[in-house]
Amino acid sequence: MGKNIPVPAIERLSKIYTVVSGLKKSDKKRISSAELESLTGIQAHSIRKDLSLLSPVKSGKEGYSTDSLEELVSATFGFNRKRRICVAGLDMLGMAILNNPDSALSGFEIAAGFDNSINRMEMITTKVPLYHFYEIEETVRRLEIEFAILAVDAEGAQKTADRLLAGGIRGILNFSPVILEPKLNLLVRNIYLLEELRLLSALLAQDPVPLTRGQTGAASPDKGNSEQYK
Amino acid sequence: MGKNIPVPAIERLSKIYTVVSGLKKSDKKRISSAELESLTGIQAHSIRKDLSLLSPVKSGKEGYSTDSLEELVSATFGFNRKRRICVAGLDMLGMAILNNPDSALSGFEIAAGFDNSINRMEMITTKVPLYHFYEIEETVRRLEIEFAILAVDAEGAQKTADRLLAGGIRGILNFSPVILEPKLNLLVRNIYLLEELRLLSALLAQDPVPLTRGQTGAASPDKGNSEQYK
DNA sequence: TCCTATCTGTGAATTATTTCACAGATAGGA
DNA sequence: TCCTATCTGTGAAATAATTCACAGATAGGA
Ligand SMILES: NC(=O)c1ccc[n+]([C@@H]2O[C@H](COP(=O)([O-])OP(=O)(O)OC[C@H]3O[C@@H](n4cnc5c(N)ncnc54)[C@H](O)[C@@H]3O)[C@@H](O)[C@H]2O)c1
Ligand SMILES: NC(=O)c1ccc[n+]([C@@H]2O[C@H](COP(=O)([O-])OP(=O)(O)OC[C@H]3O[C@@H](n4cnc5c(N)ncnc54)[C@H](O)[C@@H]3O)[C@@H](O)[C@H]2O)c1
Repeated sequence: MGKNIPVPAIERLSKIYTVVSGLKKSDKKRISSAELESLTGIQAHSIRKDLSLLSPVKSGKEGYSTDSLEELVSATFGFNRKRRICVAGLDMLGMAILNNPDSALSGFEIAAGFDNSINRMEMITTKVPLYHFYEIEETVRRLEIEFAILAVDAEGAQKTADRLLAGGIRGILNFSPVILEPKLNLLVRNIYLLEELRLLSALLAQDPVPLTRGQTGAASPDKGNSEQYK
Repeated sequence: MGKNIPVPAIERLSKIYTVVSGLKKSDKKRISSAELESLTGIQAHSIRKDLSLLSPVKSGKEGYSTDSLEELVSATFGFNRKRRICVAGLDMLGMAILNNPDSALSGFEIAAGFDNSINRMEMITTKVPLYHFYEIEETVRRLEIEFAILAVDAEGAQKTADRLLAGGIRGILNFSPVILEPKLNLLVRNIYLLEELRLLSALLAQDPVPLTRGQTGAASPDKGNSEQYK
């Protein structure tokens, strides 16, 4: 179980999990690697290989059991346990995320929102409890919040990340256009809108356009070489 | 020039470009691969290797010239040409993006917004011209819009993508939680919030937590095997 | 001008990931 | 029960990406 699964495989397996758990609502009891390929775009080859890195799923002539497949990935990666998250920065982007219907984040619970503008917070109506920037550390610790969605402006990003980490946060989804200092014990995935657009440009400039290759997950595990952790 | 650069290298080079062009405002004229490493988290090794895939930059004992480095990447990937983009779906997320200051998207111009709710559009004040869903195809073609940011709800995602493509769009940044059908001549990068959170969970479940490895870019080039393009 | 310290550029070696191909397992029918 | 068609599971092979290590280039000082 604790075997080391390559990051690209983790990304694919998460996507497979998403698709399979979406499928479960329908009556589908079994699914083959070929069907999964057409739903996810991941090659059947890779799907079987990836699953073989986990403990065995219940399979047979008619493919995998959707139940046991979901259960297996879920257990391996801890998707069954509900995790508390928070949103830092409550301007338009942060509010859009805060107002997401719960169902859109199934498995996660938005337990707090943070901003440094009292005015702004007073104008907001939401059922998520809101706190000031100064209360980040204490609140994250008290509510045992594990992940943060960072949607503050560029100037505030690093110091907000520092506070979150001081409170014991384990991972950050960083929407701000800032490269956060790498820290030991902190996972960062960056969602850089401008970078994504540039990437589209760059891929378009390739010849041939590389449609046929590539990962499956999403943003970027933050790179860091062991020397520079602070 | 038209040599084929691996996708992970493209992702790194785009990030390097972002950092270097941010730097240029300051007086820095030259930068070494080691300095770039500490700014980007990408190892100096890789930076030099990646740059060696492009035509030569002006370098010397004191590292790369920031000007020629920026110029080189920019020319290779077409970052110098301004591209028109659009936003489809103007609820909270779409509006957050529409209201982004221009500077935040330098190199891109938001030339249109689309929604299928007339009511919603009448309430919006913005300098970006807005159009109805029905006008997508014609407008994309007329304004020569190259990329779209897709922020419609799940039900509308595929049909909106189809309209955009019919208008000749080249790439989509997909924020909706839907796996779009792969199409030839269409680049898709997905930004799946829930997936990202799951990935954080999954990475945390690894032992050791894989901080030291990983790409640099951001979201996911959509996988597709050549058979299934429609 | 020559020497030296610094930093790049890049083949070669290493490591990681994907793809292949086929043996084995299963379900369903004869 | 046995046979067959289907689909998984997984080592081995192929491919891709990263890291290494060092030759060569440059700037600045003696
Ligand atoms: N809000 C978030 O935090 C968040 C984060 C990540 C992703 N997303 C996804 O982004 C999308 C947008 O989310 P949202 O929070 O802005 O709210 P939403 O999903 O309610 O917004 C949908 C908007 O798209 C419009 N729309 C629907 N069908 C359309 C069509 N065919 N053509 C044009 N417009 C159409 C609707 O009128 C509405 O304005 C959703 O798919 C959501 O799942 C949201
Ligand atoms: N709007 C977009 O389309 C978009 C897309 C991708 C990324 N981003 C990035 O996401 C971030 C949020 O963007 P936005 O459009 O919501 O507007 P914004 O950048 O104006 O919002 C910043 C919010 O963070 C708050 N803030 C600032 N410093 C803080 C601190 N130290 N602690 C807590 N809160 C703090 C501010 O009060 C404000 O509410 C920005 O970094 C932006 O670049 C925006």
